[in-house]
Amino acid sequence: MADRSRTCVHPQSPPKVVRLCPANLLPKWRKARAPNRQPRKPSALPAPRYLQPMLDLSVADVLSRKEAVVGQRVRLKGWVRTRRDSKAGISFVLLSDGSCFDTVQAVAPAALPNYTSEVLRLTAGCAVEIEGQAVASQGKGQSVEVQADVVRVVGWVEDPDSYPIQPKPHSFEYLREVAHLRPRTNTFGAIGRVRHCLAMAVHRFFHERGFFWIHTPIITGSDCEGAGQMFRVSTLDLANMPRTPQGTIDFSQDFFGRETHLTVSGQLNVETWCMALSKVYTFGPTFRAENSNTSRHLAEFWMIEPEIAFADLAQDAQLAEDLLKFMFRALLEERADDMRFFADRIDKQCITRLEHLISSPFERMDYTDGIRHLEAASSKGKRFDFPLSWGTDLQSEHERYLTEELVGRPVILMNYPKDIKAFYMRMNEDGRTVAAMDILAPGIGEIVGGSQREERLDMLDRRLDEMRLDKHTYSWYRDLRRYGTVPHAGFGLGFERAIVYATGMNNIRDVIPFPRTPKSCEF
RNA sequence: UCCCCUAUAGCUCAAUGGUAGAGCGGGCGGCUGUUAACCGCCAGGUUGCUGGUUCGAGUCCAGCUGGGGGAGCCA
Repeated sequence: MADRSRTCVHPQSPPKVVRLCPANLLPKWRKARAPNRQPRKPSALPAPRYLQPMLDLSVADVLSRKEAVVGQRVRLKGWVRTRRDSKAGISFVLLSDGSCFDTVQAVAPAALPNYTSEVLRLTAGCAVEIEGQAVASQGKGQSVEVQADVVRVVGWVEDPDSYPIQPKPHSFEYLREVAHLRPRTNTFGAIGRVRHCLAMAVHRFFHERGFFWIHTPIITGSDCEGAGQMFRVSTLDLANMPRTPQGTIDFSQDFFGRETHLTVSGQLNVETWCMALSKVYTFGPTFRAENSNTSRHLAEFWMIEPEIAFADLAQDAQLAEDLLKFMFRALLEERADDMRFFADRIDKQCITRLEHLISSPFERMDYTDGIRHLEAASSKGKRFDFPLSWGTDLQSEHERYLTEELVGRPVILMNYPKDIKAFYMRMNEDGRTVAAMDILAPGIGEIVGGSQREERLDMLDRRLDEMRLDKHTYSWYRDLRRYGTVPHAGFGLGFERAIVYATGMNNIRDVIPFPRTPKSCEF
């Protein structure tokens, strides 16, 4: 015994280093001590020094290592989800610390000194530390529970009646209005862990394949990165703007001495590093000031943009397919608990959809063939609101037909007409299409957009002229074609759209911690 | 930005132009190794904002603001 009392267990140590103690010890000293205890303020409850080492564990630790934990004294810290009382003299407290989807049930006996004064007043959201013995549960619904001998209230909920997160289903629209508290719900806890899992999978995928993560700038000096409105970055006094003699705003007096914006894409910058490190990617926030009010758009979102040298469109498409499969495989393996929840409560198909995606090759289809399929469907009676013709961009209804009805899973659409795509995309032999690809996903639409880049300076210049873009603005981009140019390709993957696809959540504002959308930036 | 819908208790929703209701959550009590527990009682409201029609507006009309669905832009 004395030996054990000196066994100091570091909070982060794995439980296997701790020796087991006979389970029948616990009730004895608990009964012996409880009657003599005077009720105290909870936060002042001392940590009892028992004969057994204390394990500081997360809920995930307890639930994932049941056998190793049963019989141990443990200390858990977290927030109360629910409390149920039994007049048999015990209360059941469900504790969550966010380390996994499930909660641990703590059984608090009436003999606790602060039972009536505090335990019976616990409500959803209270922060507590619970110490006790992990035991095999007598009840249904959990295999391990904690027989608490200390319940210490760390933080009360000041007005349980109006606490915004009640133990009941809430609408996502409502939870968006309390975005600072919604991580405490089942759904958003799961979203947070899924986000992390997928982000780590992205980095692992590229790292294992010899890619380098390039930190492309957030602030950009070129306002021509791509289509779309940009957010201005300025330290000028809005109420008193400096003017040039011509009357325009004098950006030479601004912080950077020129007009600057938040980036809408890291692509042009990462291409420069691709031309030296061969395989690179960016993964960071991007900003679009478009007035887009849909369930698929955010003003601030995260994008993954790989760029590969000595590569063509086919290799680019294969990379995108491999990345998506890697991410979703990791998700199913590492966050089975959260995905089970999404399948139960959000989207019954989400797990089988991912399993199907992982196990079958993506459909590849030329834009021209896509148009043919759509025309064939139309002639068979399929109704489209918008007309079809080669050379126009596909409407949402067209994309939806291809990916949802015709193919039933993601489809890679390739080789688009040049006039509907960006200047940097490589001209094909036919002179009328470019080596572009979009991956369309059911329920999402475009999840990936990419292309082989135009590496031939004369062709690039011709495109710049056609689109009436200023060559000076792109001088450094053109330099890449002057000095050791090589064929290269890349794509952009919308991180939140990937999460929407994986979880079946139907609004992109609910898969990012703090959504920024037009007229909405409260938190 | 355009079209359609919508705003009532802490939350989810009821209420023919005529006294503001329920369920859940909260408080109190009962019962129970409970599992979205169950039973009883109690508290809880400037019906989003501004104006209008009417004897009378939660309800009808106009404007504004927020939210949702769809479209465009895109990832």
